[in-house]
Amino acid sequence: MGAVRVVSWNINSLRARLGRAQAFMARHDPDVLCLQETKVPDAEFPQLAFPGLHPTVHGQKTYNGVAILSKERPDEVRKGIPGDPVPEQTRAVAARFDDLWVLDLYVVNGQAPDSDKFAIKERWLGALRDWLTTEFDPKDPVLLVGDFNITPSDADVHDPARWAGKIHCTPEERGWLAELQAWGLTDLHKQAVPEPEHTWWDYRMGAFARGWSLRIDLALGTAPVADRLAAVTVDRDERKQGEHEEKPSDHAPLIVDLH
DNA sequence: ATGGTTGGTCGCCAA
Repeated sequence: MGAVRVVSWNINSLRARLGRAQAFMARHDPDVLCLQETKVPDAEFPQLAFPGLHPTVHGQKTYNGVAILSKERPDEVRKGIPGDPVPEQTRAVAARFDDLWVLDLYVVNGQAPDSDKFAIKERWLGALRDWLTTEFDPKDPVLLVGDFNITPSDADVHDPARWAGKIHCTPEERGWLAELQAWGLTDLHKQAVPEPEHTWWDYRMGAFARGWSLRIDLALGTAPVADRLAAVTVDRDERKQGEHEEKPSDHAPLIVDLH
């Protein structure tokens, strides 16, 4: 397989942002578009809006939902992860293109460190790690992209003091991510640039204009993927109000280019 | 920066 562009974008409702998604495709022409928080059941997926693209969807009403839109038809597909503590939540879909596995993930948010959802976040990431360990090999090309809802380090937080101990920024979450990476995954954005751009801005308090940002959307790759890495960029314009259309998602797309 | 914006739906529900 030659050069591949894979994009990860938490779109926060595909139906609310169909026009943006189409404009994004025209602008960036990704080979593989991984969406999170599509919030649409599979039977209602608007595949007619993406002519010529193959939809690999795993969605539900109202919450969650992931989808992979690809120029090539996948050779193999997986929906959900084994041992998922919340299997009713559609948070993972994977597709293999030749020898490259692309895992599109919407990690449990976790809400707050003292909430039940925080414990579920740990268990969900544990199930993901077990899945990698049992069904994949770090010697093969495996690319994980998505909304991880974890900042890998304080460099990924606009104001580390203000976020200390808060959801997305706790030592526990960073430890779970490190355990995942210990299987054999490189943070491709960090490999590509010394100071990776952030990807998420809260809708509230004018956070985008004030630069209150986090890097929680990640691309992690095994060594064969890291060896093929050409570039990782963030389409920050996509987060701007009125830059393309009104009503941006609160996440900007992460663009991963492989040789 | 500890309030309040957004989407889908009518759950104050999740983010």
